[in-house]
Order: sequence, then structure tokens, then C-alpha cells
Amino acid sequence: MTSNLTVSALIKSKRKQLKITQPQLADKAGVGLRFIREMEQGKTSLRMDKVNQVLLLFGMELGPVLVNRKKLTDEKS
Amino acid sequence: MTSNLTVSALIKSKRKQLKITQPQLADKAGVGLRFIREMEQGKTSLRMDKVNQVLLLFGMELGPVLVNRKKLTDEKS
DNA sequence: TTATTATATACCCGATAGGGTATAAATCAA
DNA sequence: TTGATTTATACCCTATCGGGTATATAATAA
Repeated sequence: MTSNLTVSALIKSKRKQLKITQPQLADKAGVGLRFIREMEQGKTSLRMDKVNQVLLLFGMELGPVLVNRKKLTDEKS
Repeated sequence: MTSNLTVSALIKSKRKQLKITQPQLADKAGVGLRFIREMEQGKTSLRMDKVNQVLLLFGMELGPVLVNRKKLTDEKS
């Protein structure tokens, strides 16, 4: 199964795992606190380079992924 | 093996597959021609929403992916 | 070669991302 | 409850993204 987690959800959970606050994450990533917040809140117009600065802390980056074919039960192809 | 194709490479190859020009792709995606060019040339500071507008034409979207552990032969862990 | 077509580069400019900061609202612990 | 901590909202401001357009440089075909 292809997970397809949103950036928003991923960052939030990863940050919680590390038990650090938004200001601390912003600091580590070298981005503004406001950016971390907009990211966790799912803003869609973020700049890729900034997002990658944060994702890289978790060994990840933005890449093209297949759109989630909704649940198998939802529709018949 | 996790492909990890860049957005740039993916768009360029997908566009060629469809045998359409940059202006045509820009048109279909609803973005400017300049944007398509910057995208194919690997500009890193693109806005996610705009990139997704284009990727969606190919059934894809931006998502967090694991950073490529370089080739197995390149380095010893 | 010369046309034709596709792609790249350069400019102007409006819109907005993102930084900073201040304040408000949650959340949690005592 | 009250106080401390974390997160959310709102504002100002600069930098720049991205659209449009014009020009330049391939690239391909005749």
C-alpha cells in the first residue's frame, strides 16, 4: 500500500516524535516560525525549497507521487 | 527500487510522451509558459500548488518521499 | 543555405510568500 | 482555579514568484 501522507501530517507527527516545539523545528530547519505553522496547517502554496529544508531534517524531500486511487471500495475503476 | 524521479525529469518525459509543446502543456495545466520552463529546468523555489496543477495532468502530485540513499556502490552506509 | 518550430533568456510588474513581531487562544500542569 | 507553555491569528514589510511579452538561441526540415 502506498502511504501517500500529506506534508502537513508528516511534519506534525515527525515533530511530535522528536518532542520539539514549532519554534525549535523552525530553528533547526532554518525557516521562519510562521512557515512551520502554515506548513502544518496544510497551506498549499508553499515554496518547494522551503518545504524541502524542513523535510530534509527527516530524511525526506518532495517528489512526484501517484495520486491516491481512492479506497478500493470507493469506486469501480 | 524506489524510482525517485525529479519533477523536472518527470514532466519533461511525460510531455514528450504526449508529444505536446511547452505552450500546450502550460495551457492544459492552466499555468504560464514561463512556469513550465522553470519547472523543466529544475527551479527549486516553485510553488507547490502550481507544480501540482501540472503534475495532476499525469495523475501525480507532490508528496514527501525518502531521500535517495545514493547508489549502493557509491558509499558504505 | 533558409524556413519553421521549439526552447531559452530577459525584462516589467502585480500578487503574495515568508520573515518578524505582537497578541490571542489553546493546552497542560500545578 | 492560576500560571506556564505551545500554538494560532493578525499585521507590516521586503523579496520574489509567476504571468505576459519580446527577443535570442537551438533544433529540425526543406
